Amino acid sequence: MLDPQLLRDNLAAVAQKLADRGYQLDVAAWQKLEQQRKALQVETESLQSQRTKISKTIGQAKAKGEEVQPLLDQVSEIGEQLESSKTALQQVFADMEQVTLYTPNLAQDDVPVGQDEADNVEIRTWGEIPKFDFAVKDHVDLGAMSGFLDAEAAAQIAGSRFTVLSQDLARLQRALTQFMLDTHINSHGYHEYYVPYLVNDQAMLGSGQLPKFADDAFITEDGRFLIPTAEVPLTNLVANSILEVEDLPIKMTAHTPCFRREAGSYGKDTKGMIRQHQFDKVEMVQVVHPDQSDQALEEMTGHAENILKALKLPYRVIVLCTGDMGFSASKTYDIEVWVPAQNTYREISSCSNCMDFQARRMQARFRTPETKKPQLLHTLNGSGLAVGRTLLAVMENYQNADGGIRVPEVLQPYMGGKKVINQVSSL
RNA sequence: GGAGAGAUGGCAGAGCGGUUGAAUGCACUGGUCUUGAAAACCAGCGUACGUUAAUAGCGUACCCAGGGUUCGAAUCCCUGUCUCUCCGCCA
Repeated sequence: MLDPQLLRDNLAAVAQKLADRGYQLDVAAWQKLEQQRKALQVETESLQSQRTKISKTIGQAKAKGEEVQPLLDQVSEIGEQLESSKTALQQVFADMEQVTLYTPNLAQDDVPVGQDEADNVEIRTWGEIPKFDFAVKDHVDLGAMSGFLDAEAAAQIAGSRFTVLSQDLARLQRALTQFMLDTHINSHGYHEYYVPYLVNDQAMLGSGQLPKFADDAFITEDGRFLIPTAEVPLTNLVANSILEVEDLPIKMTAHTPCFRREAGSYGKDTKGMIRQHQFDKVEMVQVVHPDQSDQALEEMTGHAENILKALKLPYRVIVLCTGDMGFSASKTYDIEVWVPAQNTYREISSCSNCMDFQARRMQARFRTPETKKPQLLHTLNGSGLAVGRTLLAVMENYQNADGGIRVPEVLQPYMGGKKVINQVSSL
């Protein structure tokens, strides 16, 4: 949610920034609502003030045993006016809320202006793109050779966009997860969390998934949502709270499955593990002092990169242009890993600074030592990393000519010392 | 799932439907006293919104949430959420 004060004072500038990211704010309609709000609020509050005053004199008059009927007549007239004024005001507030809840965050000034992913800007690359002296296979074929990755079995029990992993590949995915968590805990200063995989609508609203993107999430019969990312439960841990400045920064990590409808992505990435309804992710969330969020974004992006560096997977970092950023983000770095079979980089992490956008929705604040007043925090989130996509990147980048997959050195301790996953099926 | 109890300011804890934004204690902040500290005493101490040049005044709202009754609700009624206790079930 944007700062209402900003909308009031700098409407034209806000509308321009929103237009940069492809969102058209109806300026005239908003101005009209704002005018109505002002008139109705002043009227309502003054009527309320009058009513309270008279009601108090009624109490006093009664106590003295005086006649109160004239006062009752007077107040009932005010009551009627108040009722209609109040109703009208509530409607205006509701209309305004509809606008603000559906309006995305403003991009930071250094975010490149652009329409879509074609306008994203590469910041840096890391690692050598591997050269193979044989025809590379994609992870689906590699998985099929071993029998440890089975899309058909998954389709039978769940449908498309699900995967069944078994034996060494299931273990390799677990190894990746453990390695990521351990790195964030031991080297990057995060605390590990275990969180609910189902959340209520309030949490989804707080982090910005609702109301606009309700179709992207799975909803349960009792009105809860399967988390599309651990960002939702983790970030909402600070909802409706006033923290002390000593508590900052808060750095949280959690491994959870993520559930996404992938509505509107028909025909995209239908093969393999790139785009699934269910995938595992290790998430990083930071809650920081507003002065620190820019720096925190750089650090958090580095934390995600460190995982790829340790796995020796080539990647590049891009900054998303205004048109390609997510709803709640003010600036986003995507990390893309090299996928040999596609001969391109694919997104494996997305790190965003949401500034006070989520904090305002969640009422997440801290007490400033200077003024002792509550002030909105800044929130950031980043994947560190998407486990399923990391698994397929390892499979493809570490493949041998015979279909075997070398286990990255840092994962070997998590694999019982195993160095190669062979294609021998024993299912 | 069944039965009961509860939800008030940072914490604890009062509160007959009427000058209650809310007693009292603790904590916290400032001051007096003191060589210093403690103690004691004095004062202050919620949040949001509106109005405004204003972080000054003034106004409004907020005692879990949402409705309702009333001239007037922290106080009465309804619904929901959550917590606790007991029973049942259970990884």
